[in-house]
Amino acid sequence: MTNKDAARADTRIQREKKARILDAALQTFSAQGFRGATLDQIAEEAGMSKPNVLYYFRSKEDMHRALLNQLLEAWLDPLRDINPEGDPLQEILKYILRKLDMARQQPRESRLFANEILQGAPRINDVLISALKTLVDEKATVIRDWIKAGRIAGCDPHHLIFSIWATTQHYADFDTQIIAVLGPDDVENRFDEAAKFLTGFYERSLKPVNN
Amino acid sequence: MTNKDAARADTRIQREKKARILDAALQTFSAQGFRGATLDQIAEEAGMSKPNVLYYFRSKEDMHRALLNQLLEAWLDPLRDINPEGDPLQEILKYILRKLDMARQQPRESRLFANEILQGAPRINDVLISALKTLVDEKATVIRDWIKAGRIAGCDPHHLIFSIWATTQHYADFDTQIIAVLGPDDVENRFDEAAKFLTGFYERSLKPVNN
DNA sequence: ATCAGTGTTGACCAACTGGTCAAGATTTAT
DNA sequence: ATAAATCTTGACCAGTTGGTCAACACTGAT
Repeated sequence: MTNKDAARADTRIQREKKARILDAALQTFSAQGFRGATLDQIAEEAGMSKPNVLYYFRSKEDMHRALLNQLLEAWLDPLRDINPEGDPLQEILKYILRKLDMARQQPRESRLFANEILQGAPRINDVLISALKTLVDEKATVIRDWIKAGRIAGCDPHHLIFSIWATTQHYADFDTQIIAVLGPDDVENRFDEAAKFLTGFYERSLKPVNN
Repeated sequence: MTNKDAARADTRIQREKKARILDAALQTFSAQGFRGATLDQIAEEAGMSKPNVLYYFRSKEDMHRALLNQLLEAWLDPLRDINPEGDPLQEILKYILRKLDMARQQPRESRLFANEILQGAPRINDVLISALKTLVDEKATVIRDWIKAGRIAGCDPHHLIFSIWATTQHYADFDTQIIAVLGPDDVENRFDEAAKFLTGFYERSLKPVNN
């Protein structure tokens, strides 16, 4: 008996094709921006015809929305996992390294997000001011408590989080510049070097003064 | 007697109109990206007709090139001004605050640059691997010498510079997100708070260990 | 085997886009 | 005043783009 509800489960072909299209769309959007990407490019990248792409996603908008929704989940996870009961410095360093790892493993997602924010976040601003703000405020409180308890050095928790976003995502979003500046000799290790640098840097800066 | 050379100086009207067009183009490119911006938008923003815009700049490409050239100059200046003879910590903090001030005063320029790098720097990659790399390497050597002399804490100079770029430009490029997360109460002071945070942060992290 | 549902695409369309052009309006030097 | 040079724009064009559609091909449950 087939599922007759409105939200019928995807068939095998639907799952495979949708995944292939989203991957192609991610590739294209992250490299060209929403407006810069064309359906022809996405179809080409996905290895199918343009009408076929539009059979699975009603519009270019739809693909973009799907990608952003999918992305936002994964994006907030590491922050969500900061454990108020854990060791402050370890929790923050773990968060940094996890964000850096995402920049290494998922640079396309990072660039997609960067593109969206750069354009003024027209499609996700409501998520930013609701879900993201709530989560950040919650973690900022945790950090503020750690500071009050003298377990890490004092600083504005919000701006601490911003600095972590900035320094980690930078390695995905500005990769072209980093490759250009480091030159062929130092390029390969760049993420390991970044991990080393950021670890030492945040360690020194967050170590409580009276310790 | 009028200048009959090939490179005739611009008339008053030419200077004014070119400036107005470049300002409109900066506004549009930084908000929409190169491909997302249209000549109609730029013309509208500049308050003139599209053919009139194209009378002063041969093509959309031309405007973009002009903006990037103009930008790259100002972009490298603060780094260039780091003084090897100055106090290490003061020089670095001065650099940070100057970059942060540029993010505050010239967010459009920062976003234009970010857009270009995000797309893989197709139009300025050669500048990055030549002029920028040379300058960064030179300043990295200065910083390395400071470290060797025990005047600041040890860390990879290149990644230190990357972190400064990241943390400062973040306040321009990701302003939408920052506004969303901070909420109405803390938005107004965000750049002052950022300055305070970054100063304290880099001070603690760069202070030599044995001092 | 069959056939209803699902998947696929070439051909097409209207809107948009970067850019041209000829014809007029304005400025400038004399 | 006037004519050369500069400036301005409506009308236009060819190429691109997101999206549609009718016709055809495939799949899988019976």
